[in-house]
Amino acid sequence: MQDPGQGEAAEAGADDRDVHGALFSVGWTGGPMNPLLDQRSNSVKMTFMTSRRTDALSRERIVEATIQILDTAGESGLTLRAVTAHLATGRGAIYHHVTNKDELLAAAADGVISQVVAAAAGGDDPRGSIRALALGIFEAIDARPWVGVQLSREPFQPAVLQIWKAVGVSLSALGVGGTALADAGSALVNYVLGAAGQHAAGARRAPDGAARKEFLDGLAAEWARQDSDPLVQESAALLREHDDRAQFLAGVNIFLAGIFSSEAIAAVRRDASD
Amino acid sequence: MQDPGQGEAAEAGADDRDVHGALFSVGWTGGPMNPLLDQRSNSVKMTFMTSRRTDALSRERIVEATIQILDTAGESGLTLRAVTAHLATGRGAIYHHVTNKDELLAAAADGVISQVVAAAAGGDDPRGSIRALALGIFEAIDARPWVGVQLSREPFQPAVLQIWKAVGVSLSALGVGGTALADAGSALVNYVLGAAGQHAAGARRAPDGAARKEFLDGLAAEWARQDSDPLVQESAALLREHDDRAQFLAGVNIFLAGIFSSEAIAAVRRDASD
DNA sequence: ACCTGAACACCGTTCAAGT
DNA sequence: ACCTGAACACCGTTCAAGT
Repeated sequence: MQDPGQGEAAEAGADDRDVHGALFSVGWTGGPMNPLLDQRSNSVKMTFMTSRRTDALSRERIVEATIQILDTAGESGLTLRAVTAHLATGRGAIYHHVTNKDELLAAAADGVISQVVAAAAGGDDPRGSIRALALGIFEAIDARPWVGVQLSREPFQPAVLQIWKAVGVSLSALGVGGTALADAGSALVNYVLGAAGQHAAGARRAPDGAARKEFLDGLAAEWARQDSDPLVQESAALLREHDDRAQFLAGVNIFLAGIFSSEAIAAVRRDASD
Repeated sequence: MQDPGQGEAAEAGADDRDVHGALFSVGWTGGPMNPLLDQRSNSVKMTFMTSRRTDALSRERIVEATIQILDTAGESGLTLRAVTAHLATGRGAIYHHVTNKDELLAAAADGVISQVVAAAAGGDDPRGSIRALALGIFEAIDARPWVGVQLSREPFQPAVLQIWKAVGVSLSALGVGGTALADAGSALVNYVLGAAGQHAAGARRAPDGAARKEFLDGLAAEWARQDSDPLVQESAALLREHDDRAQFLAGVNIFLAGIFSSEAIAAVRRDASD
């Protein structure tokens, strides 16, 4: 796959400079769950604002550039060379602000997830909050497949911790606590992250509606051809017309029902005995 | 991280030759769900067995070597150079049997999952089969973290299709069909794959019990330090002593309860009205 | 302190040349 | 047909040298 315009020579021009911050729309919240971003906070202190380049290199600018590159060129397009070209700086400069490429990816995913979590927070309906969070994550991944890949790769990265906490708050508000909360939270988070990874790979392979339709048709045909089992035949037919988003939300509902099933049954028993 | 003995020069000796097939214990089943392995099946036809090297290169031997390397050196240790050194052959030879490295990884994961699926199949208790399958996958990933990473990366690889089918058969035996089956199957498979990816990353980072304990303690302490929210404090305490396997199985049970919760409630209603 | 860019130690994949 | 191994076009990361 050739990728004209991504070469280093093509990026060496200075025309990328004035674009940053205009195209980039992710607002960095930085809260306490975001340890990768809340350093430097007191670096303004007593320093005179001697006229340095207004666009001096910083962790934020590097992460912004990373997200831009991931959005336009995909995960395979994210190279340290692309980042330095985008920022018109030298190779090693990045390593003064970030320890390695993995941290760059984790910080980029955290920036996206911060927004999703913030948007889904609040409200007086914890179940609704959980559904909103899950759907927000799904849609973020649909728009940026690289986020899904990154989320499903590393359990203790900031973005995943944010998701854990948001889920924990909602479940806690629903009266779940202790080990039950850990079990329920783990079930929901693992489901969401699993769907994230799988959907991301699908979205990357067949991004738009037409290509996706064609891809699913081809896959369904191959399934049907490979295995005459009626179950496989039926699954192939379902695959062709299934809606990823609806299926994802159905899964969230299954887990919510499972978490509260014993309660629901107890409630019915109570009603019946009255 | 230095890795003595993995260099090309060190591997150039022929002493790897007679080992293959003795150390390697994964039995290839090859069934119809395994399209990557069931070619060549009629290549024996009329050919005279002219005395070639008894260990001639083949797709199977390449995949065996791949699994051995992944098991001993991890995912980062799997390089085409390591594979060719292991097989004492030239770089390009691999490409006569396999199209690229991704296919190699997919085939290796499929080999491992084939065994797990076969071991969990059968029996007259579909719920038990689902639990056995899920636990088998968990344990395979615990022993070989690279399998978890690979499973959560690509939705339509042979190993994942095998899991889908096994789950579909069990759910179908439980009377779930149509869209409900697709929704339930997707929920369960995504949960298992999500847990797979997360657990794999954890297992890779802290493989044995002692390192794991230390890692979790450190992480819990960091959580507790970063956020004074009582919920986070409690989660940190739970994290320190949580059992990954028990939590994983609790998730499977939540899922099963979720699928049958409406049925269970209906049953209680029926009982109550009798 | 921050930045530069050449250099290092790797990769996956290809392909002319061999048998 | 199958295999070889040099060559190609990349990587992430380091580090002496600059400002």
